[in-house]
Amino acid sequence: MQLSEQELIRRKKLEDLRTLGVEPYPAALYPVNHTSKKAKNEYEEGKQVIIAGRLMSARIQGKASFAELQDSEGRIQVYFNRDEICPGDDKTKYNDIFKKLIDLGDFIGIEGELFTTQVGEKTVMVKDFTLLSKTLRPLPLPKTDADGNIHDGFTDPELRYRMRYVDLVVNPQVKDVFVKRTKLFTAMRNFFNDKGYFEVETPVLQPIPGGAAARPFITHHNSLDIPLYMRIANELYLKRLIVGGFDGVYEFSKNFRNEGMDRTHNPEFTAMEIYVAYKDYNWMMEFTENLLEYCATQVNGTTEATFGEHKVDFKAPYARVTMTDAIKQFTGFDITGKTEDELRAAAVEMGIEVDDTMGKGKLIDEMFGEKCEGNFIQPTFITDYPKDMSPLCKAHRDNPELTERFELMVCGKEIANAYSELNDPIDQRERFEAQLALAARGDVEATEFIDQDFLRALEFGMPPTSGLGIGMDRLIMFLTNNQSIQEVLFFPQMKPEKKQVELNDDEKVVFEILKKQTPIALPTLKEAAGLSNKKWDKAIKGLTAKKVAKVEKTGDDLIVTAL
RNA sequence: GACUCGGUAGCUCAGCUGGUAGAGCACAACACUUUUAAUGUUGGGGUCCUGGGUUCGAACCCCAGCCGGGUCACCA
Repeated sequence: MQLSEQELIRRKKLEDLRTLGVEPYPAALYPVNHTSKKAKNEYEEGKQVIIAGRLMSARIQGKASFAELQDSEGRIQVYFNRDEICPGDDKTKYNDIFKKLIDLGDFIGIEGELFTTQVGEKTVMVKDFTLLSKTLRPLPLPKTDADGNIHDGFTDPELRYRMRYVDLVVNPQVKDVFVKRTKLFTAMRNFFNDKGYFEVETPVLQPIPGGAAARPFITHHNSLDIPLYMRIANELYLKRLIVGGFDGVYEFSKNFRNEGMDRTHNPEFTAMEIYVAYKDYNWMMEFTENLLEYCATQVNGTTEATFGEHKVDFKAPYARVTMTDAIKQFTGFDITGKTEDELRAAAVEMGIEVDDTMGKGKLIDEMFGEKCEGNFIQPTFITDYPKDMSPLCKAHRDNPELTERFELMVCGKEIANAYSELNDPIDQRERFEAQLALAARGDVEATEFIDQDFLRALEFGMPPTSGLGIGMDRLIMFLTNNQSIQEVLFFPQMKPEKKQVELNDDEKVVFEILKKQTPIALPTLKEAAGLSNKKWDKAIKGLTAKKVAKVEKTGDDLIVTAL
């Protein structure tokens, strides 16, 4: 491994510390009794405190130094005075250990007493300090000046996401986002638990991926020798639990979808789904607006939130607009009672791309998505979706073409989706079959599996139920004013970092040829390389061992492929 | 997937018309006992993303690739 100059220096300091009898990674606990925040909030002149954290800045002025210690709750200034730390003749601990061998980023423990400096900063006068863990890599060190400007920020998104641990250390505002994320989950959980609803867990590995239309990840179970799918939704399992007699069940569900990645889509994401028996979607709308008002207040202390250029207010109640009215409002077209052909013609007139795989529901959905969706900035319930795009939703009590469904739109984006759940098992079977027909017609979004066990469960009877799903990542984006999902996930999915592989000279020769033409027949490659038999054999075996090339037998031919 | 912008020191970035690779922070050395983006002096540090090509000469121009950002498409 190639080490930078600074890394070599820090490794050398490890040795020097051990020579002086200082263990850089001590085993014993350190008896911390204050955090930086507690020391400042419960400040008393002369109070003895024991704190620990990373040393994040140092202003050395000869025999005295000011430094900043950062712990989980922030930073506090610490004052190192040579004669306080080294009351006797031996000044090694200050002169050598502190000034030379401790680096920015190191974890140290400090015993000292509180005082206030001449410039009014609450500070810990260090009486003794202990190295708790040495850091071998230099941290990026953003600095904030008197005007609040950040210099030398650690801002490159790639580095920040790949090394989130560093991001969290040096960018306090990043930590705040994740604190809020956890507050949101806690708030939602409390809201549900207070009402007596029951948090459950359902399978992530599913034999049939149901409850949504999305491409799943496929895996394989060895001893059962069957394919299993990572869940794309947990809806069908939660409804089975309503069949089983729970009045209300919810789950924070990590879902996995094998689709494109961008700033609003990560392959794994978190949804919250809740199902409540004996309710309908009207009840659920009221429940949802109360829930979000509560959550926004718990997270931000206010119902108002800023998202980009928009100010939104999560205070209940929210506007309710039917999909028909929304389309009428923004396009002037009334979808009521129209045939598929009439809808298609209207869509074309609106400048929407259509094709023959689109059914009525899809056409209406496109009209809404293209012309209406973006206009709903304040939280708005869009209700009564077309039947053939909602296969798990009960038909509307007043209009059999529609369903009792709503989505909650905020800043033109969907953050929640809810139904009066379909509990007629015969209707449900027909809807699944209609989806199969759509899939056969070429609609890649239509569900192509029928979950027979779910239908069997419904045949045992499910009470009237309303269900709600909330995209937790989207919601926290709104509550923390982040435009990108990567900012609200600790570890967003990234392409793996390419590891540098060391090749010897013969291997390089072969690999260069292989890169220009891959795959290539093995004899051709061997001839082109011009190596002796022995060298050739070593080189090609070296390349396959380092997993930069592979050799495959196709019939009688050996084929070499660069990886 | 398309378009577009970027990849230079540990971090943030500059680098002119193709002509010996730069700054600030960080690091090392010295000075400095109430500073706070501490300060002053001195010094070290580079696979200019990778591989080809053009050229007397490439961080810079051309081609291919890798990684990332943004926009769009896709994604109930």
